[in-house]
Amino acid sequence: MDKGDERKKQLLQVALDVFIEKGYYGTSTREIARRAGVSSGLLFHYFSNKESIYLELIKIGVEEMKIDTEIAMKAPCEYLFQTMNNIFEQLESNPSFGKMFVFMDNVQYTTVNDKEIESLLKSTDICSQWIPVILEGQRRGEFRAGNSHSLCAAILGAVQGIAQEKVRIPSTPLPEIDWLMDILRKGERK
Amino acid sequence: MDKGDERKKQLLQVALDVFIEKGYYGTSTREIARRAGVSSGLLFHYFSNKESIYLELIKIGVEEMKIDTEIAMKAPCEYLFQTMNNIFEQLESNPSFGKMFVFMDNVQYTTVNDKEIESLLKSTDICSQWIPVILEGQRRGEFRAGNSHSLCAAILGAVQGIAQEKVRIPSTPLPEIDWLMDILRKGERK
DNA sequence: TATAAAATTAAGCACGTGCTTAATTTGTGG
DNA sequence: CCACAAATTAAGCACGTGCTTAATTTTATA
Repeated sequence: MDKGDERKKQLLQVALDVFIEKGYYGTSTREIARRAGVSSGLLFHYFSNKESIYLELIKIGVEEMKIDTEIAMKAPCEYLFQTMNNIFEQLESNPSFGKMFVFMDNVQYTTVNDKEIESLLKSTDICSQWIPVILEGQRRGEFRAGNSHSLCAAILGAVQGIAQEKVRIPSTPLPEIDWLMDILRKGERK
Repeated sequence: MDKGDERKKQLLQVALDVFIEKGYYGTSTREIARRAGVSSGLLFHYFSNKESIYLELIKIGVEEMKIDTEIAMKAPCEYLFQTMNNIFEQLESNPSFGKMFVFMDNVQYTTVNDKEIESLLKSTDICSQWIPVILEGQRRGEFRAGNSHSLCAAILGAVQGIAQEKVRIPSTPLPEIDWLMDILRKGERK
């Protein structure tokens, strides 16, 4: 990898940190540059403007959060289990994954006046990705009945809450996934 | 109530909206003033600076989120049930409660360089308020065992997730509380 | 080693910000 | 109706911001 790509990657990493810490508006391009140990001019050599930095991070995040609906619909409960398992494993082993995870949640609730960002946000809305899967799971009787929308919000909220704690205090132990899955299952406990 | 108090209350209401929408740094005092239909000079007549507006909102929020630990410790499971019930009722009937609820969550994850705000944030940390209650509940066997910290994060995260959806899309129906409580209970299902 | 390209910096412009200040309007009791 | 206080505004200062531009350093290659 050439020097330019490496620098760009580093700048994105630093930007992610600052965005999480201070939000979009609270983050100044000067601070990103300062923390990365470069001039702010260099930052604008690699990115055309502040929004485009944000946008690139969101794109990376969208890619990481995307679920395979086709597979998911075939075995909703199993897929959710696998996904949670995967998220928790990454939270434990890869700190920058946790940061991205929290970032993507914050992003959902921040207004940035940019058409492209706005439309990306819609495609990122994890909740609306999962709702059809939950619905299918309910139809099959794998999940307990009830409003799928708020059911979904509760599940994702729980995962988010856990991730946020993990990012704030990395030593926080993660809960048993079986426990989390029990929340959702219709079936009896052993 | 005299005219001044009413204006101040109105300004706080507007400020809450903008803070939720754009975060602390993204919010300009000019915008708060503009949305309230007054000059920015007036805003600074009622509040000494931007931080103090934020601070007053946090203080109101802290008061609303505070739990009565003494009572809670006497009947952890029952108290959690009552609290959730109360939160859900308010989410349904009082839109500004939902806003405040979401605001208080956002606040936790935003860095504002102010000693007073920082210490208030610690006292607001809903998670650390609930942990001893959860622990006591586990000791009594009312709640299922496991790490109380992440258990707590999951519960509060779920409630947050639901509240956020409710604020974003007010028509979202709320889930059954019994269902949420089932997540936590150690006991058997009927 | 000479030269073109890539990486990087320093300086600065236009603008929006938080906040102040002095002046003006509005409201109220005697 | 007047005087005084409270409510409100308009103008503006100092500063941090996003971003540009021209110049300089570093790197790679022939």
